[in-house]
Order: sequence, then structure tokens, then C-alpha cells
Amino acid sequence: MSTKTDKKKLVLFDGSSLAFRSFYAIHNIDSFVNKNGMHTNALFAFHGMMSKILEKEQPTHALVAWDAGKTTFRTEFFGEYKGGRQSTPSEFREQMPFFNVLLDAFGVSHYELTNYEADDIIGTLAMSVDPEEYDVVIISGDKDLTQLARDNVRVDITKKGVSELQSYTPASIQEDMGITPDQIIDMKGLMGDSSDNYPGVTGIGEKTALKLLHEYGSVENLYDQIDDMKKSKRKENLINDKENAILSKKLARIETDAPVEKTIADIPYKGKNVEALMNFYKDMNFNTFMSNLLADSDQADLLTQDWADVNYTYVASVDELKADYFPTASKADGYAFYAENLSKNYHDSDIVQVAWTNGEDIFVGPADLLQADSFKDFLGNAAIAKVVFDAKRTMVMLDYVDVAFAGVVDDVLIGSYLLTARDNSNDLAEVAREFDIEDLSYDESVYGKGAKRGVPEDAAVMHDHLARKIHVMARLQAAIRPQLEANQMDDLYQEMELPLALVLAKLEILGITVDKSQLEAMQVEFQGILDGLEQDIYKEAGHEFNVNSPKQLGVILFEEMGLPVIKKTKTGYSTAQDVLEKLAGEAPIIDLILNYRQLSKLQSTYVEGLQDYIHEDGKIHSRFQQTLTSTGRLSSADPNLQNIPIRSEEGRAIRKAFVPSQDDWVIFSSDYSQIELRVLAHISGDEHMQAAFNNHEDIHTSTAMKVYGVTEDQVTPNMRRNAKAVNFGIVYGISDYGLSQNLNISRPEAKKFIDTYLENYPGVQAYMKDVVEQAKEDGYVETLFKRRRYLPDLHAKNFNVRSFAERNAMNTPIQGTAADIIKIAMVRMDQALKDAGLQANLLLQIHDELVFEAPKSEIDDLEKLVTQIMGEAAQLDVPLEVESNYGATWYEAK
DNA sequence: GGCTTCACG
DNA sequence: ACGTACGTGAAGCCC
Repeated sequence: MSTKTDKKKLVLFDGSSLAFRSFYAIHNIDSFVNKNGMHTNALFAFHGMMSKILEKEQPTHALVAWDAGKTTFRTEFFGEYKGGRQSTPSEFREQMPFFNVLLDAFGVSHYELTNYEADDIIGTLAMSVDPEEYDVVIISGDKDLTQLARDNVRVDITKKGVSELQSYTPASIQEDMGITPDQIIDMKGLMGDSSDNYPGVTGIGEKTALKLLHEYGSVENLYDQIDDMKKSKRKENLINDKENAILSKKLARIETDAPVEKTIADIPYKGKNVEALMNFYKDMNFNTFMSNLLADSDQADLLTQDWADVNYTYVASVDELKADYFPTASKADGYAFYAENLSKNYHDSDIVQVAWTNGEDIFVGPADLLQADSFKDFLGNAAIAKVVFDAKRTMVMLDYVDVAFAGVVDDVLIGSYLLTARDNSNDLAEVAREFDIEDLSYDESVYGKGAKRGVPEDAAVMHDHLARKIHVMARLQAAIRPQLEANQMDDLYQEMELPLALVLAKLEILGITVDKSQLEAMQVEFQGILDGLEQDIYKEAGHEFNVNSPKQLGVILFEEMGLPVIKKTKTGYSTAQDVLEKLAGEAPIIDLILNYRQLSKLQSTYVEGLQDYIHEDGKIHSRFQQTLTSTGRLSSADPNLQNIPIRSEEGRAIRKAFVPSQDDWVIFSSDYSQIELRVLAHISGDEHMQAAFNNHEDIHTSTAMKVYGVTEDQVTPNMRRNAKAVNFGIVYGISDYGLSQNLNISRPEAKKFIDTYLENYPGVQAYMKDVVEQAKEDGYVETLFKRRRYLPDLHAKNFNVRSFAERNAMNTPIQGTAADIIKIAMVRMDQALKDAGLQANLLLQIHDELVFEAPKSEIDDLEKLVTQIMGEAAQLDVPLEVESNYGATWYEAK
């Protein structure tokens, strides 16, 4: 006797329908092209769907059925069957031969049968197996297949695209439509099917067809009893179209006894063939799948099998180092050096191996080699140029082992970031593939990921990998340099980003001192309040629950307490702050939850979270990522020091823990005032906006005066607040919806605001229009300093996707130019501090703000210097204004 | 690992 | 008709 758990599972795919839907699931098809110029979008979507389903269903048997061609047994008795369809687009046609290549690699059988459609193969196989022994799942994009649902046969039909499926069982069909699966064909008989081009009865759609079936059961029964039907237009139609109904039913019926030559024994699911799949990914340029596959299949050697050898010398210890292993003469394009570590956060992980070249040979060896004098001479000598992958990371790691590093002429990570401004991978192999260099494995495939990450058992695998990195770096350098030049990005690269990497390395190495006892005291205080709030919340709710669970909270608020649902998320009720604020008057629990949420965020992320990052030196060493954002901003992680609270007083108190590293020093902070709006005033050339800044007016008040048509003293705080929101909206690439959400006003009101604004600032209006048009033409937008962001989605057919790209086109030059300006200021400030002989250190950058620590004695000099350098970092048509503050802690520097 | 929420500019 | 403000990172929940 078989039990349910050891039942076998057969999954049958309607290949023709799914492949076609896959093609239409991805709209911006021109971003899916392989190196031969062939489109790959349908294959991509089909691949995603197949792997998801195979993973989910874990079939023992599987088959993809294909339509055999234009003529089938159905066209024999109805010539127009599936007639009138548009011809297959050539972009789809070219992909068709590769579906079976993919299926072979997936280990899934496929089959087609002359004169029959995919449905008939599926119907026949589904009914041929013993229901006691097999569960069957049918996957299709065609609802007609739901007629095959049985107690052991589930039919899944694609909803949107091919990723979402809707399941049909006899029970669910009964519930939704009140009929059995067999009656689906009666329904189709009455309705017809416009996509398959067969007619049905005039005037009858799904609703009426179901009503008639509830009464008569089947098409045949209906016509047997039609004489008893009372006279109506509908009866007349039914009689006139009787032949259509009978024919359509016949066409809709899926054959369950077709001469299929395959039996269940022929179609076991064999599972992935890694090698075949790898070749397929290679042909299609599916690089991410390739790395994923390698990561979980542990078969890195597959990829390397047809790679040319990279020769290298392994140096096992310092004793084996020879003098000529290091370059002595300088060379303009430098020598590649690479230090490997296995953790993203290089502040708490060690170098495991190093690799370098002397211009002729490649060498690999353990980190101890670095301590050799000859190695230190090579790395520390600024006259001997080096090319690296991630200069900042390299410098920081070397600093931890007291090795000086100088003479970086090229950082291929930064170069590739400037050129592609997307994939922010820190994996050299991924960067290399952007430039069609493919003979380097992904780090993940060599070292693994998650808990399994580590040095490979066969150390030679790692040595080869590192030697290849050196090889690849030199080739990348050769590819990147000319492209930077062609894009006129030399200055951006040489004068801004490369020197900035060194400034950031210094800042990260230095770190910022954090007073742990301050955080510990706050932790106790906050915990007391949180415990109290928790009890109060339980009391209001009537029982205990996890206040941190939005799901549980949703049930309490909207089901148990019956509060009105304001917004839903994909997965349930939204309990976000703006929703709760709208409910504030409804029940006392709301305010308690808002308080709890705020405090619990501060507690877990900052008060507790930051303590885990304090090193033995009493400092936090965050990473300022230079090659991540799509606009050119920096980002900070492990921990993020760019989002330390300031807006609420409770949160702001956390800044009391950030202190100078020495007695009699202060924290000194300088920030740009309205830098993004000033940048907008400059690049749009809008005379009103420029006048406001040139006259040192309050920009939001000035905007309010224009938009409301009032004088300065008539501007109310509310008017200023609205004007401020509009100004922000403008910078973000305004939409009436966004503004209406932000200000909690209606969309028409928001639209009116925007229209009035744009009428008053015609230069801004023209900029918004021009920048999008220009970007459509060029394919990218750029900042004042020639940083680029490519925006292929500007041509997307999908409204949302396209609108998003349009807002990016408006926002990126503004946000990006502001980012450029502060980067210039950082580089110049670093030099100026040195030149002036000041001890002050740069500690943090927070987008429009620089935070320093400095001896009290230097405060006046520092203020003069920073005001000048930040203010003159760029020459705009409006002044750049800088405001500075200082105090004993970051909290007091306000 | 995806989703939701919330901290910052 | 479409259904979102721009750019980030981290925590907790829940599958």
C-alpha cells in the first residue's frame, strides 16, 4: 500500500504556451541580448520559471510538451482553428531552437507529436498514470487545461508574466465557477475562444455560459431541452449557433487518448547536467546564473577546463623570495598587486594570500611574505607604480599588518565602476566579465559562501585563482584606461576618485572613537522604557504578542480591534508609521506602538548595534564604499555611520557617544547648505532660483512667495513647509502622486502646486524636460564632472519602469553633482590639512557634511580652511555656503 | 533570503 | 490607463 508521502510526482509543462508567455513577460527585450546579438528574454524568463517549479515541486518525472506545427487534427475539421494569429515575432523565433537545449541541460524530457497540440500530449499522459501512484501537476498559460483537473491532477496557470501561478483543482473550480472540470469544455463551447479563433454562441460570455451550465449541465442537455426554454433573444442565438456550440466544444476538448509514444517510464526527471547548463549560460551570457551554479555545485573546474594556463611561481616562505621577484625599474602602467581576504568587511579579517608580478612572472604566496624587507620596499616605494583592484581595501588591509603602500596608478575596481555604474560587485571576476574577460572564476565558486566559505581544500586551486587575478587586472587596466579617456572621464578618475580612495583609506584606518559606557547607560535606560511600553501595549491589546511582528500587530489592530485598514502591503496589512499616525486618534494603543517602535529601532540598531562594532582601540571603523551607488554618492556600512539619528531628541542623544580621540580635542562638523538645490539652480540656469541664492534668501520661503504669490511676511509656516516639500520633490524628479503622499494632500492639489511651481521657475521646467530628452538620445545622464549613469529603461514600454528611469534622469545629475563636489572638497581638504600642518582629522562624510576631530587650538584655523575649501570646491553660478559647528561630542557639534 | 519598517542625506 | 517620490543600510520576522 502506498502512502501519500511516497507518491511519485509527474510535472507536465505546456511548452508552447509557456515559451510564448515568457517572451512577453520581459518587455525591455533589448537588454537581453547575447554576444551573437540574439535575444534571450524568453529563454531567461522560461529558465527562471522552470527552475522555480522544479525546485518547488521536486518531481520524479517531468515532460515539456510542444505543439507540433500549424496543422493538427483540429484544423482537419475546422480550417480556421488558431487562424488570424499574428506571425511570430522574429525576436522570439530566433530563440525557439534553444528551449530544448535548456531542457536537456535541466534533465527534463521534451516531446512533440505530429497532428497534435501540447495539450493533447499532456492530457494523454496525465490520464495514463495510476492516480494511486502519481500526483500530477500541469503547468500552462492556457486556462483550457483546467479541464484536466482531477483529485490527483492539479493544474497551475500563469497569472502575471510567468512567475506567478494560480492553482486549479476540482474543488477550487467548483468553488469559483460552480462546475466540474469536465464542464469547462461545455463552457468553452458556449463562449468560443477568440485567441484560438473559434466562435461559440453569439452574445454568450463566461457569466452566461456558467448560468446555463448550472441549469442544464452540458451543451447536449441544453439543446435537448431547448424547446422548453422561454422565448428570448438568447434562445434565438442558441438555436442559430447550435453548430458553432457543438463544434467549439469539440475543439476545446483536450484529447486524452492521443497516440503518444512516450510512457511514464521514458520521462524520469534526471536533474541538472551542470556542464551542459554551464555551456548554455555561457552562450546566453547568463553570467549571474553561471556564478550561482558554480557556488552550489562545487564544480569550479568545469569552467576552467578550456582556459589557457596562467603560469606562476608559488613562494612558500620569506626564505624563498629572490631579489628579482620584485620590479626595480619604474613602469608607467605599473605592476599588479593583490591581497586576498575572504570577508566583505576587511576591518576584521586577515589577508590570506598575496599575489603580484614583477612585469615578467606572476608570484603567489602567504601573507607572511609581506613582512620581508624586499616586499615592503616594493609596496612602499611611490616611484614604482602599482595597479590594484580596490585601492582602499588594499591599503587598509596592509595597514593592519604595518605595511606602507604607495604609488597606485590604477584601480580597476574604480575604473570599471565609473564606466559601467551598475553592478557594484566587489568580485574581480564579475568586473572582468563586464569587459568580456572570462577566464577567471567567481570568488564564490572558489571560496564558497555563507558558513561554508573558506580556503579551498586543494590550496593550488586558490593559488591558480590568485595568479589569474593578477593576469586579469593587467588586461582590465588595458581595457579601462582608453574607455575612460574616450568618455572624458580622466579628470574624474585621476583627480577625484583615485585620490579619494586614499583619503577614505586613511579615514577608515583612523576610525571614530565611541564612548561605550555612554551607550551602555542608554541601553539600560531605553530597556526600562521599552519594558514598560510593552506591558502597556499588552494591556490595550488584551493579550501578549510580539510587538515587533508587523503580521501579528496587523491582526490585533485590524481584526481584533477592528480599526480601519488604510494601506495594504503585498503580504497583508501595512502597519507603517504613516498609517499608524492616521489612526492615532482611534485607540490609545497606537501612540504606545509608535513610541515603542521608535525606541526599539534606536535600541537595536544603534545603542546595541554600534557596541558590536567597537574595536579594541575603542573606535568604530566603518567602510565607506566608493563603488556602489548609481549616483556617485558614498555609502557607509558595518556599521552605517551615515544614518546616525538626529531628527528626534531621543535618537540624537546617541551622538553623545561619538567623541574625539584625544583630550582637549573637539568634534567639528561642516555642512553645505542646500547643496542640491544650488546645483539645480546652476545646471538649470533658472534665473529666479539663482537670484534667490545670490541674494542669500531662505530658499523655501522664497519658493513659498512665488508659489503662493505673497510677500515675505505673508508666508506662513505651513506655506513654507509645503514649499519645502515641493523643492524636495523637484530634486527627486517630481510626481504629483509622490508629493500628495508626502504632504498628505489630494493628487489634484499636488498637481496644482507643481504646475504653479514650474510656471514660476521656467528654467527648472525646461531642465526637467531637456534632461530626459537628452538622456533618451544619449542613453545616459551625466553630472557636471562627467560622471555617468546609463538609463536603458527610458525606452521601456512599461509605464512604471519608464517613469522611474525618467525621475532618475532628473535626479541623478543633481544628486551626483553634489556628490562630486563634496568628494573634491575631501581630496583638497586632506591636502590642505597637510600643507597647513594641522593635526585635525577627517572622520566621516555624510553626503553634504564633513565631520572632523581637531585640537581645540586648531578650531579657528580649521573653520577658515574648511569654509574656503568646501565653498570653492566647485565654481557654480550661485555661491556654495558652508556652516560649521563644534563641541565636546558629535551631539554638541550642532 | 525576501519582506517590512525605519534611521539618515 | 498606468500607480511612485531620489539615494542608502540594518534589524527583526518568517518561511
